[in-house]
Amino acid sequence: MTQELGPRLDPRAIEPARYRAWMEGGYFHVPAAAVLEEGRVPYVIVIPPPNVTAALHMGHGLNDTVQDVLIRWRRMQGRAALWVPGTDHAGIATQNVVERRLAAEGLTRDQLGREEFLKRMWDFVTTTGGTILDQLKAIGASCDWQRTRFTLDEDLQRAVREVFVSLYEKGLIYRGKYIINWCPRCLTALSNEEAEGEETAGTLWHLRYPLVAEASAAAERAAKAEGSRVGRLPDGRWYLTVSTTRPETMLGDTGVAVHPEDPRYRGLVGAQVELPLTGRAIPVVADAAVDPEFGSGFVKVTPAHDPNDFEIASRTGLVPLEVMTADARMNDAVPAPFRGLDRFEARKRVIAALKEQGLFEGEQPHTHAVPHCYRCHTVVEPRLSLQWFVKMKPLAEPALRASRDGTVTFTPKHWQRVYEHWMENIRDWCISRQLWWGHRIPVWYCACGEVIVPREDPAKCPKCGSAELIQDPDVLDTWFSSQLWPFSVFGWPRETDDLRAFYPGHTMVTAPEILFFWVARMIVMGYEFQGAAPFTEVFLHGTVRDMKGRKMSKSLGNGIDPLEVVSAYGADAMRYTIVSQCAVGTDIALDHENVEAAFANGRNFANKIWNAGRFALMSLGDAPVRPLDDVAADLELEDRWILSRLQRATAAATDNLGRFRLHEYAEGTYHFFWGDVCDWYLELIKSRLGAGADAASREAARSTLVTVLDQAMRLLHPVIPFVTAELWARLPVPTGETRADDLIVARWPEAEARWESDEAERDMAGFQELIVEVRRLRKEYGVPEGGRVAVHVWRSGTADGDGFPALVREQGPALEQLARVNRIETSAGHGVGAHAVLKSGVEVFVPLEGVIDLDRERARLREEIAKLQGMHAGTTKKLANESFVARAPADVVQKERDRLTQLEEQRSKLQVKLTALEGVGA
RNA sequence: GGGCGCGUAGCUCAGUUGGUUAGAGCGCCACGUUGACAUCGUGGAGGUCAGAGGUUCGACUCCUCUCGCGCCCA
Repeated sequence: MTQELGPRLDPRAIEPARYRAWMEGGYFHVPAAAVLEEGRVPYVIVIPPPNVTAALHMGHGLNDTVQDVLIRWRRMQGRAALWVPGTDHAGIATQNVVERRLAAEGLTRDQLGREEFLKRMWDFVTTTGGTILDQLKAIGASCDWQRTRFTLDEDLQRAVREVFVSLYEKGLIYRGKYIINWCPRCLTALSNEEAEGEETAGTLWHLRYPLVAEASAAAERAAKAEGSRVGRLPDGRWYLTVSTTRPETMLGDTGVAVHPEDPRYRGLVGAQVELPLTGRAIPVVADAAVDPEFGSGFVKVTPAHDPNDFEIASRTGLVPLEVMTADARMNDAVPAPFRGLDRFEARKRVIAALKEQGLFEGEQPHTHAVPHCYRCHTVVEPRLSLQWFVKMKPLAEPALRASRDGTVTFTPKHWQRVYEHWMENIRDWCISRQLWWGHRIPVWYCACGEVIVPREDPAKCPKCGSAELIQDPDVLDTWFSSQLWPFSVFGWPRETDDLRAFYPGHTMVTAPEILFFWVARMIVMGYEFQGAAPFTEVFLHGTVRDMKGRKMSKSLGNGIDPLEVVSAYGADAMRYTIVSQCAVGTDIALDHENVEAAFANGRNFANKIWNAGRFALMSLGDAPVRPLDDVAADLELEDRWILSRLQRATAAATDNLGRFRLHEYAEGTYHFFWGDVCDWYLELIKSRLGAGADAASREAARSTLVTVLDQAMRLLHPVIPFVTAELWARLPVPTGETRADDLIVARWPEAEARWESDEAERDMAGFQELIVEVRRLRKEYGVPEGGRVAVHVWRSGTADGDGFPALVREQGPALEQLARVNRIETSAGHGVGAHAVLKSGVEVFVPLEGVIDLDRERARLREEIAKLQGMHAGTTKKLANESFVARAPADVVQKERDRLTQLEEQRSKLQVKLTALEGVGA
């Protein structure tokens, strides 16, 4: 059976089959009864749903691998571990894709009509959508596929309807005409979160607005004030100066504002200004929101095209004037020469026209944040528009409290403050979108003026009985449905068993970018509709970047396709590589130009596991293996050592996983397996596994090996699921023991104190140091790899006697094998050779007559002594410091004292060796 | 403007509450095919922990400032 295992791991030969077996075994599925009837403790993660039409990229690779690690770990711990998969409909993004396809056919959505267009949308989504979920299977994601959800599923539509109606009934959803973020390309409103500010090198233009003749006296007085920006034009008219980054909006100005306390301009309040180019006169108003320090202290007010100006206007009674169309062209409210111009073209023309009229004062470079549409990157235009909003302030209160009182925690911790800041300054949320793809707003309007917001579609107006009802044409923000995901996936608003079993969930794993879009709102809605947060731990991982620190993206062409990585190196390799870089709060850098190198670490490790397993299986053979307890009396040093190391590795892995320290979990298990198990333990027991070895010793080694591999496979399984499961399935079961059908449901190990041994670890450390020292001396003098040397190991001048040399005699065969030694003497060695002293004071001598270069050996010893002397001096100085001895903790002081003794012994013994050599002729 | 974070080996990054001879992976150098693994083994080189002050018996770790870089919110 073991002959089938090749010397190289071939992931394609094992991964798909293993995944299929897991699916068929039903290991991913968790019924509500597991919790409600069997009483198992649930552990629930809902996937942050990717866009239904998305293709898997490295960001998903990271996000979903992390979730799978956590789910697999909790499943092994015996929890009813449920990971709910699914997709969202991604309103703007998906509609954009389909519209582009229509455009290729020369069609627009308006030409098709709403019904036909939606049919096309569904065709597209059902044929191409959801492939990302199949791609997740390739990376080993153990989602409960029977629970796959889509935000437009009927159940989820019901949840959206219930939430909308309920919030409306509570007065928390309202319709109003306000300034919103508008994308002139997508032709829809956006929420504040969807309008992403981007630092832009723009220009600040200074414009002169003439004052009417009646205001001359006030203007003259204002002009004399300290720091005034009122002046006189060559034609005798007085003017004031305003500054703006968007000159084209001046065509929609309906006022100029100053601070009410501004001593320069107080006298001008109420005066009329001749708005250039328009022939309109607008008033100077006073508003406290004006910053007198900024620019001239005069602010042009364009209420219909700027949120701050809208606020000023609503306080001062200025009337908004819309001057742009939905696609950001100047409308008919502006003078003829500007009509129909795109906003950026209009900007140029306005500046030119003002220059012509001598009303242009100047310009300066000005860097400021310009909002862009998060989907198409068009510059967002603030627009006065009738939209639906959610009143967030009252809803946010429990969500804020949950963070403050620690009910919901954030990892890394600093996101807690970001979250709280957002909650404290929360603003109303614009939820209507001028799209067709999504949850249609459940509001009907009747000619009689009645507004109907029902739970079931209405047939006629409840007020006047008319059947001529018109449904609001808009749809809801996609995030409006996504925020319900943690309970809508379980059938709410129906009171289902799933909901009782699996809400609230536990961990939300996502990227910080959508903390507000999503995570925060889910917590808000969890409290509002379930009375509890949807999860208690928020783990925010980093972003996948290339070697230049750029985010991976399709447009930059710097992405890595996770599926290509999987097919070339295996899912195990990809997962390990990612997780081992997943330190808390750090981004992940992968080289897209050298994918092989980027994933070499994971690939090599998976292969290492494979080969270690292969060797173990071959060595163990088919003979029965005795339980560890049966061979306890026969355990040798390395057995006791590796068992002790295993306990520590187990405790560390559990601890690190629980604290989302995935990088340390991955590296810790890696070093345990590759370092302790492969480099040392397997090498140490090779001779004991052979036919010629003592039977008791062999059985002890066999039992230990099986135990260690069994548990190591368990510890590694969450991050490297495939190769571990494959080997584990073939591992012998000790006589009389039983085990799970598959590693995926094998019990997560717990550290057992009875196998921990400080003594074994200390002895092994000394023995390892000896082996490394001998190897180093061999290398130093170029002893060929195959050449054997003799070695003297002894200890003199201390009371401990010959404890260590005795250990060396016991471990003779191992020392001979690992350091290529053919003769071990536990007496002092003299003469021509290489010398060393271990930390413990044990002396080592390798006779190398004829090979050794005595000058080199003396130089080496002097160097070594100098190094020890340096450390010795440092420690001496520390201990000579009275403050240190008096104030440092006793154990720290004692440690330094011990260290001093040890350094002194090492140093003096080396000195003796050097002195002896100095007497020998070169 | 407000808030947050980063700068540690050639590269990418760890370093938990201040006490290690500062670590890993990749890369580099040398030797090596001893029947698990060359996707490997053995040994090695490589860091004044951005800079300057300060707190402390003791600072990569805490505080202040400077320089360089990034993110979020206005």
